Amino acid sequence: MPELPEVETVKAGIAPVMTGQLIAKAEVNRPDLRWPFPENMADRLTGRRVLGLRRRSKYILVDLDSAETLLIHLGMSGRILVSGAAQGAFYHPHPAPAKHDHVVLHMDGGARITFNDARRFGAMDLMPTAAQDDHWLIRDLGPEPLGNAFDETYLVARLKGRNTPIKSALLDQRIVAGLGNIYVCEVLFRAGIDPRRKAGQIAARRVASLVPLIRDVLHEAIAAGGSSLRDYRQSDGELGYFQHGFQVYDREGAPCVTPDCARPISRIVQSGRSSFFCAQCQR
DNA sequence: AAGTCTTCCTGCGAGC
DNA sequence: TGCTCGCAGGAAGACT
Repeated sequence: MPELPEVETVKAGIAPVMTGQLIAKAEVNRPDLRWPFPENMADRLTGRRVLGLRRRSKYILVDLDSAETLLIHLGMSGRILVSGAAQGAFYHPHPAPAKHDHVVLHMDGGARITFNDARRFGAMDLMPTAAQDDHWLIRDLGPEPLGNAFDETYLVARLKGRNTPIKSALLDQRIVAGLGNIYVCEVLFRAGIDPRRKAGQIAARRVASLVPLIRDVLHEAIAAGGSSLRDYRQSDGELGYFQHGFQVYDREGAPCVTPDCARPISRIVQSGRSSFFCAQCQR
């Protein structure tokens, strides 16, 4: 899926065309994505005004004037495209309906918000805005990596005694919410930590060094508009650029970027996910 | 309890 | 050109 930077980019793209606007019609073209849609979802969206949009972890939260919040998760292949509205200097006309356009929100100003998800690992749900923290997909999430609650003290304490590889620990959304496979690989390279190291056996000062590096990588990726791989696009259809900044992700066999290293980047599988790293620079 | 594996889907590129 | 295979940004739930 789009990870935190991609979700943030999508949210930023759709917020200007949704905030304050009425959803004139919600077109729901199938009964489910990963899970069934909430009961009467189309009716509960139609006629509602959008109060604002937020992001929590990899979820986009759309607050409605019905005291309900629409939760959107992009899964691995979910895209949200805006059409019929100006975005920056560009106007994007409505495209022809495409395969896997599962939900289309027709805004009263003429804009359309189209949710397309080939693999259907994404999700949508509605919940009372006041009880959003209790939602089963939200309640167990760890702190936001760009927020104040995520700091060196927290991470050191949270990883203490953990027997799982640091790679798996950073992918655990209960520990820190929003990181995915790409950015964890990049962060561990920057930190010089081998992804196979047991989380609880890394010196505290090295664990602490991860915190600013995580923030740096995410900020850089957000500034670049996210990373475009396979399915992901920004909401205006443009590509993000951070993939050009990958130092290890998807670079198996290519030379390490560290000056005077040039060792081929390794790929291993950890808990079913590819880990890319430099066996020379990461210990 | 904690850690790991399997599974949900479709699409695409590599290799033959 | 057309097949089969492996792999893909997530993460819940079933295992061990």
